[in-house]
Amino acid sequence: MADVMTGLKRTNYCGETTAALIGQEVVVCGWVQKLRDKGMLVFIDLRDRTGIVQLAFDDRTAEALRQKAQTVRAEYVLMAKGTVRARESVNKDLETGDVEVYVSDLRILAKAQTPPFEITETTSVKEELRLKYRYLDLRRGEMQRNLMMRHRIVKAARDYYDQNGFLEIETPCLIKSTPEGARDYLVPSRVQPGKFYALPQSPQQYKQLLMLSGYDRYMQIARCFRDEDLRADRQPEFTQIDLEMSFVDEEDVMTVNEGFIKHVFREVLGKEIETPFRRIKYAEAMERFGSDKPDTRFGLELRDLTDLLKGTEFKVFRGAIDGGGSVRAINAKGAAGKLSRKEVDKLADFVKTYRAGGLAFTRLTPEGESSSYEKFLTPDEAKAIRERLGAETGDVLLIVADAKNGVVYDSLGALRVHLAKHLGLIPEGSFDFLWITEFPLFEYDEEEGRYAAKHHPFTSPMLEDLPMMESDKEHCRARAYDMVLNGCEIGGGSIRITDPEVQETMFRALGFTPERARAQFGFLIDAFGYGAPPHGGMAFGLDRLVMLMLGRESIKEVIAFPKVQNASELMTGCPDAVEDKSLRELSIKVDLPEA
RNA sequence: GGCCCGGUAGUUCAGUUGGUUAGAACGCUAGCCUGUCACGCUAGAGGUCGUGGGUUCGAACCCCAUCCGGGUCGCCA
Repeated sequence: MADVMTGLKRTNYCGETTAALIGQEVVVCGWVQKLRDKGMLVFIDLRDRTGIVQLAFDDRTAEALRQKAQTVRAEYVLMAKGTVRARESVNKDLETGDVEVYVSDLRILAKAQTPPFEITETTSVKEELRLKYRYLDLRRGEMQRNLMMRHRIVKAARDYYDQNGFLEIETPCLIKSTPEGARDYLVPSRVQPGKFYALPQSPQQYKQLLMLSGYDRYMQIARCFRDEDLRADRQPEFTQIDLEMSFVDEEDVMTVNEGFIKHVFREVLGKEIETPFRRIKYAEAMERFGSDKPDTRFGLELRDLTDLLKGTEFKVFRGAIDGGGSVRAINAKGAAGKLSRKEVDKLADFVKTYRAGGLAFTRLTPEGESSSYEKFLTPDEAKAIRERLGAETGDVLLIVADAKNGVVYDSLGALRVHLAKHLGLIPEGSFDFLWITEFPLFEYDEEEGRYAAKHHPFTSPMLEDLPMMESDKEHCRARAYDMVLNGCEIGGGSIRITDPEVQETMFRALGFTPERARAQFGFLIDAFGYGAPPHGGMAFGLDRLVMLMLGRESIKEVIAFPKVQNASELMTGCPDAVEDKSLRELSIKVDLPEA
């Protein structure tokens, strides 16, 4: 039978038990981090979310009490009353290392089994095991600090937007399914058999309606759901800092949100962030970095070689150019020493994962030159390429050619980041923000064989591109913007369509019949007929922002109970089968394909 | 759906021509220890080598299948 707390009340957190309290009687609570039993001397490190304090027992401690102290084990839950006193020998590695609590009353509130892994500050335990016993993993100081930091970031967001006139308004989680975009999670209705809600991919339509309703500035810490495959920076349920503003243009939205970043970095990390952020147009970002979320902390920019090779007879380049694509290159400056022939072959395998056919290279080592393609070019062509790339001894030239520009951009864009990591070009601890603007309004969907909205169907086209909405979808640009930090998209948004005619054109351009548009978005179309203020907004990926602010590489490290790659949660084992009774109530019959 | 990587003691790992009884560190258990704090000392327990099948005189090791986890491409309005 465990002890009870009767007669004792916690007076201080462990980590707050410092020299200022010497001579005072305190009551502390927490988990046993470590027992050091020296016989006549017993020390217990007691841990709570604020830190660790040492409990001490010695030869003047009542024998029964000292013996009780000797029975504790790791992770027992204790409550201890005692006097704070200076230590005989100081532990400089501990915040509370110059004091200890000399215990007069010890309560063992709960015993604990030996945990499957040690509860240590940092850990090398497999993620699988950590997640199965997440409640133990979350005891570690590292995880506790991550989640406490997340709390402070959310609080800073609420404070900042509140100070700037935003209202936090909740929107529903059971909503109408939308066919565009990511797969929805569906929720069956019991009272309406055969009908389903969807969980929101974002509060998009509701927040726009709030603008119509005159709330002017809205924000929400919103849980969002997307039934797509996971990544290190993607979970099926995640949190957005979502906001929308009325009577604004792009500049207004960007300025307010640069202000938020400035605020949150100052409040939480004590770091000053320079604003305004650099703005790079989408087309320029693709051209220079091969990515719409470029990491601009290092160089290795792409160069277009297509114009130099107009007349080439080299089949690989010829085919790319004739197919409407391009030939582009990165000069890995001075990297010849770090990129052996073998390494370059590995890079070729790397770009193949991005559907590139291969990687043409020239290595210019001090010992000699080797090239996979120059022998197929005229001397003039080879020379022109070297000049364009500013090639010098020590460089490695890496070239991708493909009939699809998307393949060239994707593979070189990824190669650029890969190289920078490999060559150690990325400065640690720097935060490099920028905006990407003027995104394409449409994106060609190969599978569906049609153009789809790159952002969403309520994104406004740029004014000067309005006439191109149906005639030149490829080049029609949107009033959309993404905020990028260190090569990671941390937020994005747009100015929305408020003109019903433009919205109609948009649906038509996306291949919606008027009937289908009405069936799907009728409420929205109707709403916009009743006086819609110009509005726009954006949403931050909170998990990603917290991850980057903490310098972590997976959002699982900043989410209390994350899911794993197959979208299950290892601790509870969900998703799981349900009882037939539940299915019957929902009029659902599960028909699994034969295994 | 594709590709790459991993699964050996509670944990992290080592384990090569396939060969005796599968090791180390930490943790755990018991005992000792009056200033420890990565405590120390002594003794000890602990293994379906992810699972199933195959090859072989013999498999942690080779082959096939499968499960679990990580990364990634596709996918992510």
